[in-house]
Amino acid sequence: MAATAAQLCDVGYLNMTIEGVAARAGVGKSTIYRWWPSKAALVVETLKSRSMLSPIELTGDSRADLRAVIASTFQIVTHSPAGMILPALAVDLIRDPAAHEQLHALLRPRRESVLTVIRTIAARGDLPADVDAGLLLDIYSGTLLYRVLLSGEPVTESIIDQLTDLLLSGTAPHILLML
Amino acid sequence: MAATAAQLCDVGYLNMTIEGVAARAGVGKSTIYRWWPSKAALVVETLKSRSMLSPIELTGDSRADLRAVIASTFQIVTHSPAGMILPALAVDLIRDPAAHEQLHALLRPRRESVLTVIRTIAARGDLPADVDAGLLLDIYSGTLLYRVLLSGEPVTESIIDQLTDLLLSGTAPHILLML
Amino acid sequence: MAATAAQLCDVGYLNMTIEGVAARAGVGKSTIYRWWPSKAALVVETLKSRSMLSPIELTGDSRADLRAVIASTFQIVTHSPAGMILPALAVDLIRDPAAHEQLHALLRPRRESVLTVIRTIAARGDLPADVDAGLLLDIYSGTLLYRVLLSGEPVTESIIDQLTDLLLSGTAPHILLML
Amino acid sequence: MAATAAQLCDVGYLNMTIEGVAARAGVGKSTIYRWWPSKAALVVETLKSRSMLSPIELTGDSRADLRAVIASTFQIVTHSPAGMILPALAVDLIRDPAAHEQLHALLRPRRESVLTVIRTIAARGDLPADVDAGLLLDIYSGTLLYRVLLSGEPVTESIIDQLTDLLLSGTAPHILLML
DNA sequence: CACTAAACGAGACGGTACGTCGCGTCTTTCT
DNA sequence: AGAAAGACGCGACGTACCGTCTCGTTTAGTG
Repeated sequence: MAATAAQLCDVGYLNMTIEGVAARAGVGKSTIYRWWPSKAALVVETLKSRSMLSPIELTGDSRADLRAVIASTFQIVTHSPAGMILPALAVDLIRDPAAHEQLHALLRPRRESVLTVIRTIAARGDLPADVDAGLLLDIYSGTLLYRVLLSGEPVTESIIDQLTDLLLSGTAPHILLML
Repeated sequence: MAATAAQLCDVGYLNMTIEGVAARAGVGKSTIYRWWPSKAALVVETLKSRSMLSPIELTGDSRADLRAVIASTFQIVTHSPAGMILPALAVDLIRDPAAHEQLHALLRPRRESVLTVIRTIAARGDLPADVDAGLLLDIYSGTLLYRVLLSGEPVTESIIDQLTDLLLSGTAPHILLML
Repeated sequence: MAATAAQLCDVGYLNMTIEGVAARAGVGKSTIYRWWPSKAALVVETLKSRSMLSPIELTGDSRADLRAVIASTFQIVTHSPAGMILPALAVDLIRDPAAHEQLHALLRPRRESVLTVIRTIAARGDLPADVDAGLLLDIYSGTLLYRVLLSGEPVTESIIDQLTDLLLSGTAPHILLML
Repeated sequence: MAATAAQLCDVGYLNMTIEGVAARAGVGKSTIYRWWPSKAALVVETLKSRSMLSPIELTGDSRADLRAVIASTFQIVTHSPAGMILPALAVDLIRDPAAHEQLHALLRPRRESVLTVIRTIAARGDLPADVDAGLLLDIYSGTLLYRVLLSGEPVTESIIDQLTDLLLSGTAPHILLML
């Protein structure tokens, strides 16, 4: 069931249809409504089940570790369905704080594990001890999201290094010359 | 006409209805369809007409100038209808590159004027001469957007200063103690 | 449902509206479209349900019997809603032989019972044994229909007797002096 | 102009559209509305202009003359566009006596010339002197119309002779054996 | 000959109804 | 009993024409 919901996410969140999911699952609509109050709840639960839980492995090289985290988010935003589904979902839920909270809960595990990585890097002394890990996460994630949605700039992998530099070395974003 | 479309944006982009707009404008549906091919096009044009064109005034104090720019985006994202409409629109258009480009065109004037501010600051020597102004813009805008949509963190004004510090001084985001 | 369709036939077939029927029935439009593919089909079925099934009672007096049949058609054509609806329907269906056939099927029971009356009269010897009952029916029905639709002549009850005479006695239609 | 209206009658009266006529004539809609108050009026006038005015030539053979008249109506009803347009028009106008009258006026010339034929036949003594020519006309016309619209019987040329016999000889309609 | 006024083409306008789609609820049917 | 199937009331979709209404632009006719 949740499986077919995910399947349907290949038509995009906005074009996804509860009737479509039901048909694809060989199931009555009422069965879906019995379990989930809304399309958003169904999608949230579906995403929760097949979460992006590749645990992050630390190498000891702080730059490499942070870069890996950012690169992973880059991949999700630019190349995975979730990169399009999550913002759509968030936008759909803006007016419903309760559902919005559920969405955050869904993202929390991933968020926590990234925060841990950042704090580990800070503990190594490669970031300030009092680093605001949450903000740091928001910065690179938000930048990537904004590039895709609204900036109009092409989104290339070079941004991964630019963000890594900015966050790790405090380097303002220089123009990066492509080779 | 465009006026009433904007009016209807107080029910939100997703709940906005072309029939609703037509009714509110005292106009036939066909009149709307004659001029705009889709809801998205109507909204883009509406936003274009009543654009947020408060020109940015430079003070000579680079920190104050950059902070003002960021604060202005903060206001839009958190307190203006456009803060909710633009992401919804972007999400709606993800699958249509042509329309997406129109959206970027809509945002370009504002973007350009901010880029000019950043380059001015760089010219003053308060940012590196080869600063990537576009990326810098994406960073603070994206961070603010992400906070509202997906982060789950409360969004307070303190983030304005944190972002200003990060971008201007290259300071990694420290935890900011509220007073 | 069919009831309200019939009700709406008091605005006439051409002015009847599926939305109007739906509203009057307190029903969604889709419910109507789920059951009938078109306005014509809906009307045909409605007419079928509330058919003019007053069985014809024979008196033994052939002239009286035939006159009663013609008079009944006269009533329908001149004073019942069906008199206006049926031609409108037939005209609407001219281009669709399948639907046209359905219309004939609707009329068939009435037609058959009239044919039986005519054959009974023939069996009594009051009409030729090899009378073409179908043609006879078409003659008086068609004449009445034509009078109402296209002739421009006033349609009075005197025509009933004229047709009866013509068909029964083989009398060419004389001018009938009104008393 | 009237020409193109007639042209459009090859999509049928019901599917004919004033916008379509205007487009086909290379003319603005307003020009049409300037001259005709309604679709029906336009069609009436169009038909009037290209009327079926083949004058009826008498041969002296009453049977042949009457048969020719009936056969001509048979042709119109079964094989000419007018055969479908006129009933549609009449049905459309049922609720508007004034327009209905215009329709009768349109048909009057043809009607009159047929009435003359009938009266001539009567004058020859081949029909009763006090024959109701109008009714006679209505009978054969109506029968033909009814056959096409509502009877469900196949419409063959044999009916021409049957009607001729009935009206001329007072013969009740016998079953006609096809050879 | 120039001027004016009508009729013109074009097509936007406020509407109405169309037939389709998907919603979220409710009922029936079968296992 | 619980799920599949799917009908239901609803309401927005995007389309097609309606009949009305400006708009310039011909195109005569008249002064």
